[in-house]
Amino acid sequence: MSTYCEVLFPLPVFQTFLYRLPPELAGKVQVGSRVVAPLGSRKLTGYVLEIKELTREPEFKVKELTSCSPDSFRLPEIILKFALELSERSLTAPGLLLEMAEPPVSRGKPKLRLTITKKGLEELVSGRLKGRRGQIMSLLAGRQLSPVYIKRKLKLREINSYLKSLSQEGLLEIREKADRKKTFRVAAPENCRQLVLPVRPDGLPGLSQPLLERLETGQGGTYLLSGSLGRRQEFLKKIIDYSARHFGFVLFLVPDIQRLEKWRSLEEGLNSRAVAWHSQLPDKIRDNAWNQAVSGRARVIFGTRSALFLPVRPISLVVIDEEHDDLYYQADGPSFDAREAAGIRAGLEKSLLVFSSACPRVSQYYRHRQSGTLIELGGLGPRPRASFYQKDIARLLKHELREEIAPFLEAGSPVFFLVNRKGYAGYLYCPGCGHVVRCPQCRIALNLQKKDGELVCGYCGLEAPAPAQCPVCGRKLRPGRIRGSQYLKEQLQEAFPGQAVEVLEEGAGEKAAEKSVNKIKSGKSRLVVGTEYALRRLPLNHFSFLVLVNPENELNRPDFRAAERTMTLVQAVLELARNEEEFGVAVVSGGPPPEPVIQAISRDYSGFYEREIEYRRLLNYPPFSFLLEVGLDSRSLRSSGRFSRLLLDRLGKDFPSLEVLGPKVSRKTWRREQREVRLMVRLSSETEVGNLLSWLKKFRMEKPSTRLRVRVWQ
DNA sequence: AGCACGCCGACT
DNA sequence: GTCGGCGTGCTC
Repeated sequence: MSTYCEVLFPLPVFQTFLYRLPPELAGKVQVGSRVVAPLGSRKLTGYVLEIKELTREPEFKVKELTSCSPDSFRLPEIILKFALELSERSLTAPGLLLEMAEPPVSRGKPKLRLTITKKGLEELVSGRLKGRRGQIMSLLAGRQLSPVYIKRKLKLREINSYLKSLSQEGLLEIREKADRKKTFRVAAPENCRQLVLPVRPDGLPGLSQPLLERLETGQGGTYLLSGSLGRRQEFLKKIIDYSARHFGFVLFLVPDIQRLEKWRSLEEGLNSRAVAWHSQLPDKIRDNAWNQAVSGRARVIFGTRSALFLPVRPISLVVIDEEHDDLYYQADGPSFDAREAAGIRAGLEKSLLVFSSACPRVSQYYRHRQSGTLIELGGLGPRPRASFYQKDIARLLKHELREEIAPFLEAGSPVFFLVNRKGYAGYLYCPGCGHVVRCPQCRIALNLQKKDGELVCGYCGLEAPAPAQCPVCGRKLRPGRIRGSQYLKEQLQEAFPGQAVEVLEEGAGEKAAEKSVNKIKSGKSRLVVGTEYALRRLPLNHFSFLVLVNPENELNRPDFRAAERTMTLVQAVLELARNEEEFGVAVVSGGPPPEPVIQAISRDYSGFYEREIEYRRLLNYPPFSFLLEVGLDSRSLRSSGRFSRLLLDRLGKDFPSLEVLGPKVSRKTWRREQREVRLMVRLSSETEVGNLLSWLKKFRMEKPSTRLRVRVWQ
């Protein structure tokens, strides 16, 4: 009889690996310990999930654990549970999720440096090294390089096999770049619950009494807070202070790093100490934040989704601000919905979970209204003066709109234009026969880039020079009607000569964006054109006049949330307006202005909600059903296709009455050149969702080379 | 993920 | 004939 442990590695697999625990590690290794173990030909760091005695050696050969992390770092069991539960829900490998819980000192892989040896140099000069091996060695002649550099330079898919053989032959030396030693705290004390009789904050609405009770008794529970940013800030400040002082840590989540800015004033106004936590903190600040939080000196953590993995305990309150924001779901990396993850962590901790938004998701609003856990704070801000136009933007800028905007510019007030299309014009078309230049692969119209006259496919990224003549009838092609950001910029420069026009959209690069934002903040540029991306970067309460250019485009998307997305988009634009004074909004649309736009402008959330919930009910969309989105990709598109056929086949057998939409091949939203096979399934209950998820997990475990991405709409 | 292994075309 | 690029399967 000997002792074994199950170890979870940061690999995209769902299994654990069994190791024998050598006697010298017996006292040191516990559940949650960071350990090093041999796997294949490598040595990997993982976490111990379970320690057990076995009377009989298993059928497969079992290796021994190599070592235990010298700092004896351990993850609390609740974090292990959290990662495992989240993995069940998101079908993301639990080891990859656990990697997000790594303490700062162990983050990242060791940096490697390559040096050519004397022997290697001789071989290189002799000309016996050919092909990739030769290319690698000549790059290394006379300097030290990192493997990543060479990989990029030579555009290799894989470099380690070359390096391995070269170093085995003694032609190359691989050294680890030394990392400086850091100190950090490893154990989280649970010293937050105070015995002093807590005194409730005053000035909270009567509706919040049950919420306070649940907080005080540690029962947990979920609430939805709706209302203006100001009212929410005021409410949350009191709750956070109360909670952090008496009941434990507070996690305050925002959808992306930019949003933290918005809450800085609250952070500073708190009586409890707060720290920021996200994946892009500089090393020093990260170390400090970790120490502050884990020691309990800072009890409030403002952060992005990675903060959900901090090993602080107990957590009394989790706040999800801007809960409607789609950025809470990240398909990139270990994919999961941070709102769902927060639900799991809060459930395990029995902490209070508060969703907060000026414009909540329809499903969320519906559920909380039903269960009486909706707290409406109101105060939805001033209604702007709105003008609606059904004309071409270019013509409007010569007349009506020009006259509306000019006084603001003269007074030095900035004006914002929302467009939801990058580039110059949507497409190229033939005025004679109506032919539209489309992508040969995706069959959608190609996007015309003005600056180099190139056509780009917004779906697959294909680039092609713009043809001058129509391939069908030979006439000269013309740019199509949909107006993009660059087109608008030109029109604005024509309409307001001498005014600087700033375009803020994705893809310009971080430095360029920052430069633009600074010019806008300082008041140098007063005409701003931006896409949805701009809304995350622009200063709030800054603009006096807002123009929505063709907001109906958003509504025409093939998505059951199109109206909700339109509503939140317009809502986000309104937040850019200066609150204290009367401001103006102009809506430019092709047809009559879309209803969700009008409702957003008139701050009529409930009107919007009533309509939308009826539509969802009629068409059996969430919250009346569950939609499960499954993304499938493999090492090649061909094998993805094969797997998707197999998946559909088996789904049909095991769930004969399942309603499946798709599959279709679509581009990944985060990497345009990559694609995945995607399908949607409609389900009627939480149980069905659970069943299908575990079925999918079994499928995935049988086919380890497939990757499944799952998203639940509810 | 990352590594080994095995298959297939290109080039000494 | 063998080198190396690429697809597939496995790791306690």
